[in-house]
Amino acid sequence: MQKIYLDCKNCDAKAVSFLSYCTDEEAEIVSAAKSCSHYKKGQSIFYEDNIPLGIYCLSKGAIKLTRSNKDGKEQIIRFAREGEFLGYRALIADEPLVATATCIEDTVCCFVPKNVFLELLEKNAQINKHMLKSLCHDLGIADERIQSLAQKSVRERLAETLLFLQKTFQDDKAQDENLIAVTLPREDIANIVGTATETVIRLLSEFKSDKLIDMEGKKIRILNQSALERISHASV
Amino acid sequence: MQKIYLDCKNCDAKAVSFLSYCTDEEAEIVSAAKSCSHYKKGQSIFYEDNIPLGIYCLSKGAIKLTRSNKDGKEQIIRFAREGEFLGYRALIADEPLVATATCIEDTVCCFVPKNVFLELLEKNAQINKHMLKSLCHDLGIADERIQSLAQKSVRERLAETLLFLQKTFQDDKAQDENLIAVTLPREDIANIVGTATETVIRLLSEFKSDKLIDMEGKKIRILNQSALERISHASV
DNA sequence: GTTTATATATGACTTTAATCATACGTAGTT
DNA sequence: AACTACGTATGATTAAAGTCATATATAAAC
Repeated sequence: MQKIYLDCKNCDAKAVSFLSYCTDEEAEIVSAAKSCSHYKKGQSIFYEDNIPLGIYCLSKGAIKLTRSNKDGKEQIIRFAREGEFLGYRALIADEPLVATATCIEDTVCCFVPKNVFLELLEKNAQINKHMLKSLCHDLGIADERIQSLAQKSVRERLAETLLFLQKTFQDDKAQDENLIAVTLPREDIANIVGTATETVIRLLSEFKSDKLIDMEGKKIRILNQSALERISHASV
Repeated sequence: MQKIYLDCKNCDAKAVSFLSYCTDEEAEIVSAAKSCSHYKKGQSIFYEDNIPLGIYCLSKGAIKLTRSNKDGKEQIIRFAREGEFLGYRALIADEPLVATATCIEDTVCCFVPKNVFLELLEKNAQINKHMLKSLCHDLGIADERIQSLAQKSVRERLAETLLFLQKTFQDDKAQDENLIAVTLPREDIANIVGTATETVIRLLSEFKSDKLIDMEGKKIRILNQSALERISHASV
């Protein structure tokens, strides 16, 4: 974890984050207060059950948010990419963190202390509004996820997950939008779907035999999107 | 669904809702704009996929929020009781409703039109703050729910659900805090847990044989709370 | 009170997915 | 190249939970 310098006003992540609602002065304040770090793939930015000390802004890379059970098996709750913020849920709710943030790629991430963020939230109505809306959206997503886990089969959820990963990690630069741009080990895919690693491997083999997907090295290519959508929505 | 009159300033639900952050004038405005209705057990207040026209305040009763799959099997996403609000998530996110609200008891519920609520949210910083915090809390709950559905067994989730129902429908007046104050059909319990009705019936029989619970008419009594907690947290 | 419908209960059976075991492939190390 | 570690793959077996069938209890309707 190596400290680097980044300027919020010129940060690439600004365009998609709440920083876009900041005045120049506000961005300056955040910039001065923040500290920026480089994390390697596999390193964690924060851990569940800890008290949040501030929020984290991903200026580059991608992370998974996970919760672990007693055997150490983890469940992936959601992902965050460039421009997204972490830790604000716990901070605003005034509760401990409910998830661990671990980098799935090399990541550059800025830490903004609690008081700076909360003051910004209080002073800037636009940011407040943006946060409120974004939280409402996320809660809707979580509700859909609850239904999916409760009512869909593993096969349906795996199809859903593949389509989700394709969409979420859509690479603007990439010419090939059918190739899932992120490389996750089978175990991580299992921890999204909520199943065993072997089951994922088996079902992916099936999907490949059925010409729904193809495996190219570590990457997965979607060959028949509409068929996957049909599987994903068979029951819900 | 019978129309009745209620005054927000003197409403019992005020103490626990965002109305407690209202000035008297604001409460007056809400009171004048709202329309209040009486719903019988089983009736629905709104339906998923519809566009929200305002928010709903439960001044009496209880509702379940559900999402249905293609076979009509419903998943209970959450409950709301006196003083709680419904529909604001979709309203703020500017999205269709993701769940259906159905009364599980006779209910009195007020409708507050969209513009009145949104204006209040904009004008009153305290209400805004309260909503923001409440949403963050709910999102944390949803995350825990996702892990539970993904990693716990049905048996573990049923134990968890019984404890949840006991806590959620804790009746202040009731002398007996071990009796689950709400009466839900086995099918509804199954739709919380995310399993089949028969499985719930079977497991409840087991719990009864094991002296963890007792069935008194339609109500369930918790006999051994710590044992249920142990079951509920066996893996997570 | 009798009929009808609905909820609860239990048994038999099937399906789905987890677990355990083992083999192979790939990448990094010495 | 041989060793090690880890991820992927596949088979065999077990366990968990779903489905189907049927019986009984409870509540609602006539």
